[in-house]
Amino acid sequence: MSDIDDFDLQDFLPYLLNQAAEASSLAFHQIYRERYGMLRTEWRVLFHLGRYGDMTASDIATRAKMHKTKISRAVSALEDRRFLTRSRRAEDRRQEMLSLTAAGRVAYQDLRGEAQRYNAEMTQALGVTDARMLQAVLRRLGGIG
Amino acid sequence: MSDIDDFDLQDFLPYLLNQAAEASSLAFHQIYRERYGMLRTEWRVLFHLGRYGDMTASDIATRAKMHKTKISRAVSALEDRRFLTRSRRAEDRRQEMLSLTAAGRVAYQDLRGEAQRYNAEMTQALGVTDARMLQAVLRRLGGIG
DNA sequence: CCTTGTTAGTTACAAAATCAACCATTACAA
DNA sequence: TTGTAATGGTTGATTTTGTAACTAACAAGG
Repeated sequence: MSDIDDFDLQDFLPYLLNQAAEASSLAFHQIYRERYGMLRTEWRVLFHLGRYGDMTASDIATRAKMHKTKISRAVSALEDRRFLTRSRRAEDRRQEMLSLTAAGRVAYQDLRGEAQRYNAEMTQALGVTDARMLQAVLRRLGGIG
Repeated sequence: MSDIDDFDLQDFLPYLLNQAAEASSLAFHQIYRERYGMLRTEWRVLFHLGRYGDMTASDIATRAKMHKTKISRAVSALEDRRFLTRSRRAEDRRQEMLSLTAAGRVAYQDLRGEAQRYNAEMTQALGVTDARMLQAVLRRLGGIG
């Protein structure tokens, strides 16, 4: 190679983001997996319903930018474990409204608490200033803010 | 729910990291996929060999923190497409040294260029200061730096 | 030499994600 | 009112990943 090759993987933002995402998800992943046998998609659906109230599968798809087949399967799994129920909407019988059961709400509260705790630890480890900055930048990147 | 529920998904760092990682990988993913039919693991193996020179599969595993089965499959795929060759090492006949072919080096140069360009765009979009800060924080999180 | 343990890499099987095709229902225009 | 398209959601086939068990080669102690 004739040119100076100074571009490193550690400079490549998508790579860094993926590594950090993977590393940071790992420990929390263990929690909802071992405690409730949940997959990430299932945890996300649970969180959306717990945090933002009853909604349809496509509402979740829009909010979480998850593909509808993932949601469909996550909803089935959560229903099988009695964490949520569905009911067809009278206004439009294609849609079904999803609601957490009592057990689902308990799981949500529990996991939300763990998430908060986990987040607080990460924030502490990074330092509050850096953590806030990171959040702000990530929101921009994810097209969230 | 009796308590004030003010913890949002958009505050949860692992979630933000995943969203940002996914969003930022997407466009680049299209490039190596459509141009060379590569998967992410294959692109990473290619990059390591192109950037750091010949090495064995387990060298890559250590550097990239990828599981050895992923690498095994990526190496086979790259070999099938004639992007690399293997040769058993005389010193230790369990190991095989991986080297890019001419075609592999061409693909590497091409994709590295795209990666640099892509990274520059992201950096510009974020603003140089924020981008540098982001890099630094992500390296800490990924346990890289 | 033989056993026992370790490392490099592959393979087989299960779990999960992706993609396309598919119903049922609604919307809407001819 | 009927034909066509669009939407909400599910299912099945294919691809990709993850997990374990496996082979081959080396290492070291007896």
